[in-house]
Amino acid sequence: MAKQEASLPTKAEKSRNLILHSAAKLFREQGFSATTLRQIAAAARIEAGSIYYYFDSKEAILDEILDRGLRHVFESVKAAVKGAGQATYRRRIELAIEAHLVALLESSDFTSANIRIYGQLQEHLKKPHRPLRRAYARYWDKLFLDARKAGEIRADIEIEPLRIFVIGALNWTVEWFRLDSKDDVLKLARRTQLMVFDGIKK
Amino acid sequence: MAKQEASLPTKAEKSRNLILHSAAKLFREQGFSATTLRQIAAAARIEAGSIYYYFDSKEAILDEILDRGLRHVFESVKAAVKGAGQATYRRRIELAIEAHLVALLESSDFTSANIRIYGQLQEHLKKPHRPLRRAYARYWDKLFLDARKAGEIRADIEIEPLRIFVIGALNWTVEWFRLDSKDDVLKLARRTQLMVFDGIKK
Amino acid sequence: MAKQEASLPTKAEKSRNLILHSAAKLFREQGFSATTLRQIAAAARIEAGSIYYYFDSKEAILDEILDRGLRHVFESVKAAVKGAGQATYRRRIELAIEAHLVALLESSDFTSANIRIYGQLQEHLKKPHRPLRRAYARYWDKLFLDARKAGEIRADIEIEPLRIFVIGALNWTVEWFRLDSKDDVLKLARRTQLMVFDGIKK
Amino acid sequence: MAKQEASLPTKAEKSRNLILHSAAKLFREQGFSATTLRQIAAAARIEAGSIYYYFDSKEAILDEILDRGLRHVFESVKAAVKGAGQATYRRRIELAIEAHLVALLESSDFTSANIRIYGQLQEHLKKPHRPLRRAYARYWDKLFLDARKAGEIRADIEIEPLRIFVIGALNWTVEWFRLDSKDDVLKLARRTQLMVFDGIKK
DNA sequence: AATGAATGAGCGTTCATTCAT
DNA sequence: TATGAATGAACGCTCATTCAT
Repeated sequence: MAKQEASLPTKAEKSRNLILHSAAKLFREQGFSATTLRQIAAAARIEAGSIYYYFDSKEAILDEILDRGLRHVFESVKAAVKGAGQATYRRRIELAIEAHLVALLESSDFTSANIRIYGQLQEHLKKPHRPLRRAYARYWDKLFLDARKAGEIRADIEIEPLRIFVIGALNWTVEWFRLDSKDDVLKLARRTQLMVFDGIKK
Repeated sequence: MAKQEASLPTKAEKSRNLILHSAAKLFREQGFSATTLRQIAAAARIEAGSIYYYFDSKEAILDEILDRGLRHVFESVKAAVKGAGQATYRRRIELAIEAHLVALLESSDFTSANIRIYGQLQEHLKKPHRPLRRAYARYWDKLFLDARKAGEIRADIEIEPLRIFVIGALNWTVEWFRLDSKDDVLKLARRTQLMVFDGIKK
Repeated sequence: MAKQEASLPTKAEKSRNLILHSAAKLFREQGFSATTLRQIAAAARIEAGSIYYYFDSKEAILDEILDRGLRHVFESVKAAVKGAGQATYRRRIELAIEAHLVALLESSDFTSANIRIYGQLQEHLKKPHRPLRRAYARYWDKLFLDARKAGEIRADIEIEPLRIFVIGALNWTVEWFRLDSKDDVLKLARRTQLMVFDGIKK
Repeated sequence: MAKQEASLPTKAEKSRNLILHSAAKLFREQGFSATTLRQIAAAARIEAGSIYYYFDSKEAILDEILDRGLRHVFESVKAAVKGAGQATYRRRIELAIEAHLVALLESSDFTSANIRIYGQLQEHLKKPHRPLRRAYARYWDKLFLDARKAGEIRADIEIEPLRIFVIGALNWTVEWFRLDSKDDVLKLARRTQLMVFDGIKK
């Protein structure tokens, strides 16, 4: 069976992952250019030179983090929506919101690092990740579009600004949210779903 | 007349301001630590060493930018709300949203730089600006609190998460918005006001 | 045997020492602030950046040089006096003079750098070395005091000015003396002992 | 009369002198290269740029300080010796010692700056002052030589090391002496004369 | 007679990167 | 698999110097 083919992580794989996680955490906290390879190495309890055994450059680490981060939210959201089956579109979008927030605030730092630092990177660092970013945006757009067709969301605002509004509100949480328990994130998700759909008015 | 008494900016004041504006733009685009003094100097068409005639350090430039940026939104928002007189609270908050967005996306880069880079700065760089940040947050909280007391906004979500949701949605625009005309910002503001108050549902 | 247990200096130790010796020579010749790290690096045949693999800062290099320099004279003088056993005090002081001069003018540049540059350093650079300097001064004072108690040196001049006179005459040699052979230093020592004890009068 | 021909110092002359005195003090305390023109300017209560109205360069200031400093001791010593008339050579040398010490420790900082920093200057800065330095050395040598011919000082030590010993002991005082009153310098001079001639032995 | 504004070379230092071991 | 030693380009910053006013 498939399961049996996934071998246990070797020591090398563990080191590689440790470097990635350490780097993601530091990138998220300090940004890409303020983080030094020596800080990453220290966090991963190796020497700076050793990083080059696993990665070609600092940018290669970034690349992998950005990729994993985005892939992770994307897959979480897709899985959540898929799990909703034929629920209402509102329900599906609510689940997408929850999944996006959970990916952003729980799991590893890959996603939050991505959200936080992407905007300030140099062109050539962003470029390879644009296709996936666009695909993720289009995925949400489709969700909203279907909901609108079904008459579940307002038609007087175009899809794009609508999506930006929603995702923006979600992403900004990364600037202030400090993880305490799973409940917190779910509670946050619940409140956010409410505000997104019904607004703040009474 | 009063106007005539405001002296013209001296050459030195112009240079100082040019440095600040150049720096704010670069900080906003690239972040603080990725921006070099030589880049700032080039943008201000002077030599890197000359910056030190006006500022003690790179951090001193940052300090002034952060301060001016936040002060600018804060004053804009206060003025807008004050100008609303005894309007409904919804109207007052709508004006605050518009003022915040205009300050963020138009005028100089001071505000947008502030919003964008603050989160990743080292503790000692954030510290001096915390009091003003808190005051701004409390200002919004008061707005929301009054609106709730007047029965204009929902009571099932606490004020703080509510404020974070709204300001988050506003601030995130800085990540993608590219200025074209004043109309754009005002249009954006109008849509945002709608979604914030009434939500995205039909 | 013990000798065999002293491990050979590693490559790193050699580099470190080479940097220290190069720096000491340059500090002695040009002073601390006139000496650049690039000069030190060139003298040690490495790149300027490499110095930071071994030292935290230019001041850290200075610290170690000052410390080694003073420690070296102090130990030389103590050893010389100890070696004199129960000789007369005049003899002991004569040996101390010789040891001080030899340490200053032969061996490495650590001692001479110390003597030459200490006076012009900023307070915070002098501070850590003051205790040892005081201890060295007190060591000489004791020597003179004992000699006076034994009736071997004049009692009409206080100990401190007396010590300053003697050490001053010794230290000043560093301003003009150029090493040729061991004989020179010993000859110089002999003459100095004579002048110190008997004066220049016939 | 001659007196009337010496006009009062103009404002410019005063400024020039103030710069020189400020610089000499700082050079003496910190060394030449550690002293900045801005420090000198601040001490003279002018702007750094203004120094160039009076001097061509930092080196030009140094040059004048070195020259004035040495000239000052030299003339003081000559005057003192001349004033002794046909006294014994011991007396003449004693007066020279006193004059040298007074010039070094009282009056301005020109002489002490000279003594303290000369040794660490670059070749091209020392060069112009070498002739006068040599002349001063020869003046002392003549004093000692005459004294020896008259049988007043020992013949078993050559003149040069003897002069270096004496001048060294005098010059070193600049490293530790802090001026309080004229008495102090004269008291110091008297003790030094004693030690130089009769030595420290009982 | 003096300054305010600016320069540019060079400083101490950092850091991603290399490579022999 | 990992490191210790070293590099070199570039960083933030300083400073003697210039020059129009």
